[in-house]
Amino acid sequence: MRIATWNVNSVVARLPRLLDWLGRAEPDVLCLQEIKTGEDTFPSDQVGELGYETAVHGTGRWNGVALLSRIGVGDVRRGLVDEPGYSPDGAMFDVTEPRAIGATCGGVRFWSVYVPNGRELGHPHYDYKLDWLKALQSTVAAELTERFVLLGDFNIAPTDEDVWDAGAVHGGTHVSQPERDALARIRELGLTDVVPRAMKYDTPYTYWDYRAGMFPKNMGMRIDLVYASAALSGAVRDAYVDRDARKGTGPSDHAPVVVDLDI
DNA sequence: ATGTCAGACAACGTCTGA
Repeated sequence: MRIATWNVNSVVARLPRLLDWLGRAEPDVLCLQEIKTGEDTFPSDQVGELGYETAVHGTGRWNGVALLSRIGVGDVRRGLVDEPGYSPDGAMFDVTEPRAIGATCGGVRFWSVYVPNGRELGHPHYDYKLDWLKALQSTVAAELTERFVLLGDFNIAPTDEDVWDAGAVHGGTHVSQPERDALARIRELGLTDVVPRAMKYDTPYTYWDYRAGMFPKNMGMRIDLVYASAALSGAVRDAYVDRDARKGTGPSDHAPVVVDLDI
């Protein structure tokens, strides 16, 4: 089974590249983040022509997650257990955002997640990020099965090895200890970080900012992660970052992570 | 020097978020 995760930064803007990539990489299941559109406007027909069923959790302009599967989609669940919401500046109520979707495909339980960015240390969005990670932990604890995988854009670099310069990360998020501790607590439930091999530079980064030539200079981060149960991590045959998908005209700022499993 | 994107709104530029 070939599984993958990719923050596409708008599935509509990325559709030609997504279709091209599906045709070349041929994943059985692809988890998407930042689809930036709703279920009604998701290009289900176009990916359907390539044999993929879809499960979508999106509300429009921001965020949004989905799963594409050519081995079936069942038991779809949108949102986390006790998922916190976020209050934008001046808003009186928290709004729950579409950042997590679970589904069972080919006997494996998948969760595609887009962890809040956090913006900067001390910002309300940072507290939201930590609260959201607690809800993710609760959800994993409730859902964990023998064949389970949590994958997506975590907006956290697990170690300093996963960042070109931990001191240069804007706002200090993505590398702070509370975020890394929250991630460790999720791993401690029984998940393993499937670290992909790099295609270049020996640094399996998955994200490079669009600005300032960060990609050609390889100033990136490994923030798109695959957390697999023991049964699945023991079945990993290969794992890599498809760095080529970040090249050329009109890429996402993230590259896909692909994992091949002997199941 | 946050140097680039994407989407929404009401344009034909400006804002927000990443």
